[in-house]
Amino acid sequence: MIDFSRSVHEVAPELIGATLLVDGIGGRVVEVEAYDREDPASHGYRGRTERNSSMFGPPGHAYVYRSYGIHWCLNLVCESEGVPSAVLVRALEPTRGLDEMRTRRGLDDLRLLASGPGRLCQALGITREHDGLPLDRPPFELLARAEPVQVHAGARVGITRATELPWRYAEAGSRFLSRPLRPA
DNA sequence: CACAGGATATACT
DNA sequence: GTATATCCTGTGA
Repeated sequence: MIDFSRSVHEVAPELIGATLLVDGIGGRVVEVEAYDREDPASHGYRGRTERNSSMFGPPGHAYVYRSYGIHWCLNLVCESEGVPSAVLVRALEPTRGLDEMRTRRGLDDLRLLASGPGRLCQALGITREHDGLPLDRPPFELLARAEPVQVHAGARVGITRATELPWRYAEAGSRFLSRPLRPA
């Protein structure tokens, strides 16, 4: 099991290659982004609100929020020395429950099943129901990677502030990334 | 490539 | 109260 009681900057690169399942459906994590407490692009930057309250809860839990009024996005909560932070899970390489994911997404193309935070949540059936749930108990299942992977860092996607921070981590050469990795 | 879709939060008047 | 921005995706040019 991955220890979330550490700095998000230690945890985030470690998640690349880990296996994330919800009700047995999911795959290998190939892309994440780190958001820490001092980060203007983080929901936690301006303090606790109703929406982001699970970000301020215990580490090792999920923080699910609604993005652009339409999509769900899944974050994994970290905490080190009382400072909350989170890892946004941006893309999976589907390995388990492919047919279920295809049905939920309404398409066949493996590359489009979970290559993006909103797509990933739709494929895994993640909604507000999962906000605040622990990651080490059903329906969640999170397995640390068994084999080494090459992790690259780059600029984060879809933000306007603090874009120079290289806090996006991705598996080198994966074809399941939501977008190509760009240097910060 | 442009842009609609439309919840939630914050910053203004 | 109104305005603006957002950790995005599908569709149609």
